[in-house]
Amino acid sequence: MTNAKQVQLGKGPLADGAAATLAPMFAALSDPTRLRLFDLVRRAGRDGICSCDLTEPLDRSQPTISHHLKVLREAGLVESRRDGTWIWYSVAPHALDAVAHFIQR
Amino acid sequence: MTNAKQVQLGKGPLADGAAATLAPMFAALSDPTRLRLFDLVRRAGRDGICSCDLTEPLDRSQPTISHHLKVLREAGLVESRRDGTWIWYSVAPHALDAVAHFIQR
DNA sequence: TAGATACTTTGACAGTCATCAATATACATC
DNA sequence: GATGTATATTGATGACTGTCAAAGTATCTA
Repeated sequence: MTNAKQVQLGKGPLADGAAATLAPMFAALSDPTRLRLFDLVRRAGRDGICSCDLTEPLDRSQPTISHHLKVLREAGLVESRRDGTWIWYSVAPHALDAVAHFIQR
Repeated sequence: MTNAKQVQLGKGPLADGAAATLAPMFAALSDPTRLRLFDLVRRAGRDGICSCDLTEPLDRSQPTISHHLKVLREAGLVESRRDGTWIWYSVAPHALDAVAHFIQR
């Protein structure tokens, strides 16, 4: 399941709805810690990376990392999959498509 | 003059400094009103658009638009140039380069 | 210099956010 | 079931944000 939303980027001015969908994606990347977090997940490729390996390099408490991962997940940027006690995070397919499209439009 | 900062995107994990520079750019685009504002400015092309033509389509007070334009300017995304009583806004050259680079990295 | 127009700044307010400690939940192993 | 480890949630706190009305600044014109 993905939270990614369809964004209609036509030729006219950015519509209210499209802006309302795009803005949270930018917001998800608007915090330095979360940006580095997303980068770490993305670097991990298809397999993803265990949440347990994300706390230390970012120098934040475990609840804070958990919170940021939730924000990224709800923005549709990352996915999670449980493996026993661990949870693996990976980049959601087409995660940044809408953002990239807006930027290059 | 431009507030755009140099962002070093090497092969390693996103550095602290790069994240600190990128995040405000994403933050500048993280509000729906500001996103539409930026879009309107971008559509205006080289000539730019008068601030006075931005208040009405966004349905916000004039001080609010002024505030958002300041945020976009300080993020290095738009530039302003005075022409008598009017002020014209246009997209800063290479405004989104760092963001685009990050997204496609 | 007086008035008008375009824009910015200030001050206030309600809402959101990043962060952590403490607590809770989920899973594995014994 | 009890214990240990991994992750999530809760609650609190200080900081920041979007918004507007009111007041201030800048520029033009008469």
